[in-house]
Amino acid sequence: MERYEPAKIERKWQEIWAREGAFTVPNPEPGSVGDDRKTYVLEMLPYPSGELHMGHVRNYMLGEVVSHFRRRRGEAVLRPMGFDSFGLPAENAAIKEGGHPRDVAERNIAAIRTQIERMGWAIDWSRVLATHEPEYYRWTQWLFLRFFERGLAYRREAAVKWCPNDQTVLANEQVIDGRCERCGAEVEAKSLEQWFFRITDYADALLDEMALLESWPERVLTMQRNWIGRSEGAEVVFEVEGSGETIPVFTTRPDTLFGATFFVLAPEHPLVSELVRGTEAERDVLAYVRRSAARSAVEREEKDKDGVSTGRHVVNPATGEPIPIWVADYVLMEYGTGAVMGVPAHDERDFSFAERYGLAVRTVVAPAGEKAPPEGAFVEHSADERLVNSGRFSELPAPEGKRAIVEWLEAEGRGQATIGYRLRDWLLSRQRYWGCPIPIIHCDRCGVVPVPDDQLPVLLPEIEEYLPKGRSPLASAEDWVRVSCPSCGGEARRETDTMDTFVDSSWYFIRYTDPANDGAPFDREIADYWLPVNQYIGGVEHAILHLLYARFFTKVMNDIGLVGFREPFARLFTQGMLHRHGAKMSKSKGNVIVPDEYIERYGADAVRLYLLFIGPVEQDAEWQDAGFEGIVRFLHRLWRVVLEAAEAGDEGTADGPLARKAHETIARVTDDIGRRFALNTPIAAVMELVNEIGRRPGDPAMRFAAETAVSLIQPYAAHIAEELWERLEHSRLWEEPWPEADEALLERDSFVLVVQVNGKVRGRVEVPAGLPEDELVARAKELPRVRARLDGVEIRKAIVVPGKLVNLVVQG
RNA sequence: GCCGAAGUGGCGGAACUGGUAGACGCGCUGGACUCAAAAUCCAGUGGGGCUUGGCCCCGUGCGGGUUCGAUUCCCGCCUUCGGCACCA
Repeated sequence: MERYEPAKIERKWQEIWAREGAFTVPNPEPGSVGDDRKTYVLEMLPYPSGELHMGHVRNYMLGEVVSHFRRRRGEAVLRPMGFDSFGLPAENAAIKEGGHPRDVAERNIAAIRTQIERMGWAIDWSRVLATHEPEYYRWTQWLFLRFFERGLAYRREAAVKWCPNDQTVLANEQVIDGRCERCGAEVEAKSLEQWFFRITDYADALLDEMALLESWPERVLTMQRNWIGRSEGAEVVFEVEGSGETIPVFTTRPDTLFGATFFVLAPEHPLVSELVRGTEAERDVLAYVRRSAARSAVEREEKDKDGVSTGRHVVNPATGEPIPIWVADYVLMEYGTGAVMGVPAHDERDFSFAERYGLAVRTVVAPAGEKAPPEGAFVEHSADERLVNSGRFSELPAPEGKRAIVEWLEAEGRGQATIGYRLRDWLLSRQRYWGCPIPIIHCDRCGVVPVPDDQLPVLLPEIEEYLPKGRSPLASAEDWVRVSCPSCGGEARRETDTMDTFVDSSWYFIRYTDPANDGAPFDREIADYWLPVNQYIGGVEHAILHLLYARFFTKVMNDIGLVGFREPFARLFTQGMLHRHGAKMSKSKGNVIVPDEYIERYGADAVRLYLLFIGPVEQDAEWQDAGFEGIVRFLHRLWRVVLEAAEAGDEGTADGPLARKAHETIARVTDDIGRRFALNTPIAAVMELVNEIGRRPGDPAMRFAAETAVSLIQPYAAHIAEELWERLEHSRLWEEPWPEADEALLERDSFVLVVQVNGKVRGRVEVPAGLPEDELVARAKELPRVRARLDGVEIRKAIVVPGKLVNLVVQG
C-alpha cells in the first residue's frame, strides 16, 4: 500500500487552493446586502517581530476550524490576515540587528507569510494588509483628522509616563506596577506636550454598550470595567481661609463630610506653591514636593504615608470649622481633582495618616441600633449604618444622608453629584521613528493646523538616524519638517511625533472588508455587511489595551457616520497560552518551538491536529513531543484504513452498527464545533470512528464510515482529508456540504440499562428500547448481584430514568 | 486585601441539563509479526483487598450539606494561576 507522505500531498493541495482561490470570498454586490448567511472570523493580527511559533499556530487553528466548518455549512466566510508592522518591536529589532525597521518588518512579514502558507490555512490572501504601508496608514491619518475635527484628538502639556529605556512616553495602559510593559524599566514622570484621544468622553458608552456584546468572556468585561473604574460620588468645594480661593475634591462618601478633619493636596497640585508662598512652611513643603517627585510610583506606594503641613486651612462647608491643609503623596494628582478631604474615622488611608500626625478623628457614621463606636477609632463600613454627629443630617441612614448632603451642597453652590473615572485620556503620541506620522502642521501664526485630506498620506521620511534620543527622530529630517502652512502659506513645521501602534490596530478589522479602496478607508455598505466580527479570537493579554481602543474607535466612527454599528466584535474568544517545560514560550526562556521542522518531518496536518487535541483551547496547554507522536500515528492509521475502504468499493449506505457509529460521530462533532466550541473532543470522536472501521473489515458501511471520518476531520487536517477524498473518487471536499446525522439511525432499538441499589451500580443489562417502567424494574430485579441485595428487605422506592437506569432504594 | 478561573489515573485530558467516573491519546505490561530490532497490529492497564474464571471496599483538592443518586448544586476551608490594588 502507498505510504502517507505529507510533504507531497500538502504542497499539492496548497497549490490547488491558491490556484482556485478556494478561500477568497467576494464582497456582496451593491444593493444585495442583507443576506445574513455570513461569518466574519478574525484572529488578532500578528506583530511581525520574529517568526511564528507553536503558540501562534495554536491560536490560528481555532479560527481555522470555525471558518471551515461554517463555510461548509453554507455561510460566506471572511477570514483575512494582515500584519501589525509599525511599532517598537520592529524598530528595536532593527536597532539590534542593524538595518532599517522597514526592511526588518518586511523580511519578517515575508517569513511569517511563508510559515502561514505552509500550515495550509484557509485565509483570503486577497485582502492582506500591513499597517506600515502608506496605502493603509494614509487612512489611519485620515481617521486621526476626523477625531481632531471633533476635538477628540487634542494636544496638551501633561505629566506623562516616560520610559527611559525605550526613550518614549507610554500610555497609562502600558505601565504595569510602575514599569514599562515592554522592557520592564522603571517609568519616570515627565511634563511634556502630548497628543491625546478623548476616550474619557466615551467612558459611559464603553461600559453601557457591553450589553450589545453577544458573547465575551466575563473576566474580560470585568477587567475593562475595573479599568474604566466608574464611581458615583460628589465634588465638594472647599474655601481656603484668608484668600477665598476654592479647591474642589472628589468623594464617594459625601455622607461623611462632617467627619472631614483635614484636607490633603497631591504634591503636584498646582495650588501648592501658591498656598505656601512667603509662609514659614514654604521651605519644608517645597522640600517635600521635591522629595516626592524623586520617588518612583512603586516607592510612593510601599512606604508609610507621610506628608507635610502647609499651615494654611480650608473651611469644612458642613461644620464651618477651619481644617488644616496638608500635602501628601498618597493623594494622586491623576485621580479626581488631586485633592481629598481627610475623613480618618471612615477611610483607612486617612486614618493611618491622622494617626501618624495626631489629627482629629471624628465618627460621623455608625452601625444602626448599636451604641456609638468609640471616638478616635476607625469604623468599618457596615450594611445598615446611619449618620451621627452630622447636625441636621444625624440619624439619616447613610444612603439617604448621602443624597441629602449632596442636595444641600448643590443648593448652597458648594458642590454637586459627579461621577469619577479611573480611565484617563489615551496618550497616543510617541517620540519614536517607526510609526504613523501625526498629520499636523505647527504654524506660528495659525497654530495647530491639520494637513488637508488631499495631501495625505504624510509619508514617513527616510532617515538614517532613527535611534531614540528622547526627542522625536523625525525632527532631524529637516527638509521634511519644513513645510508651508496649509492655512496661511507661511513657514511652518510638521508634527514630529508618531502614533502609538494601538492606533493602527484600532480599525484594521474594517479595512479588511474593503482593502483596496483608495478614496476612503472603506465603503460603509460593505463594512456594515461584514461587521461586527462574528468571532474574534486572541490572547487575554489584550483584554484592556487593544480591545478597549478598538471599541472606542468603533463608537467614534459610528458617531461620525462612517459605520452603522456600535461594537466591533460580537463574540470574543480568548485562548490559553502554549507552554513548554512548564513556562510560557518566549525567546528569553529559550523554550520556543517553531512549526517548520515539525512540518518538514511529520506534515502540517499533524501540527494542526495536535495543537487542538492537546486540550481545551481556552486553557493553557503544554507541548509534549510524546503526545505529538500519537497524532502522527493516528494520521497514518487514517490513511491506511481509508485506502482499504476505498478499495472495498461502494456498497451503499447500509445501516448497522458501523453506519450508526458514523452518524453518532457526525452528531457529536457537529455539536462540539458548532455549539460547544469544544475543539479537542471532535478529534477523539473521529479517532473512535477510525478505530471502529479498522475493527470491522468488510462491513458494508465501511466506505460510508471512511468518507464520514475524512469529511469530519477536514477542518483540522485539511490536506490529508482532501487527498483521501479524492482517492474515494470525489473532489473538492472544502466545497462539500457538512455532513448531517440521520436522526432515525441515532435511535437505538436496545440499550444497556444501568441498575443501582441505593445509588450504587450493581449491574447492567441489555434491554429493548421502549419497555414500560415496571418492566424495566422487573428486569433489574432479576440481576444476580441485585437479587442478593434485595433478599429479605423491602424496596421502598424505584427510580427509573427512561433509556438509562433504574435505582432501587431499599430500607436502611 | 478585592475580583475571577481552575484542582479528576503515572501524564495530557473526557464525562454537555444531577444519572455507568476515567472517552480519546501518551506511557506502561503481555502477545502477534521478525533471525533480531524498529515500525505496525491485538489484548490489558484508577487504588486496595479476598475464598481471584469472579466478588467486595475505596476513589474526582479537604470538611460538611442537599438528593434515591453529586466530578456536576449549596456552605466553609486549602492550593495554584490570572486580573485589579493608596482610585478618595
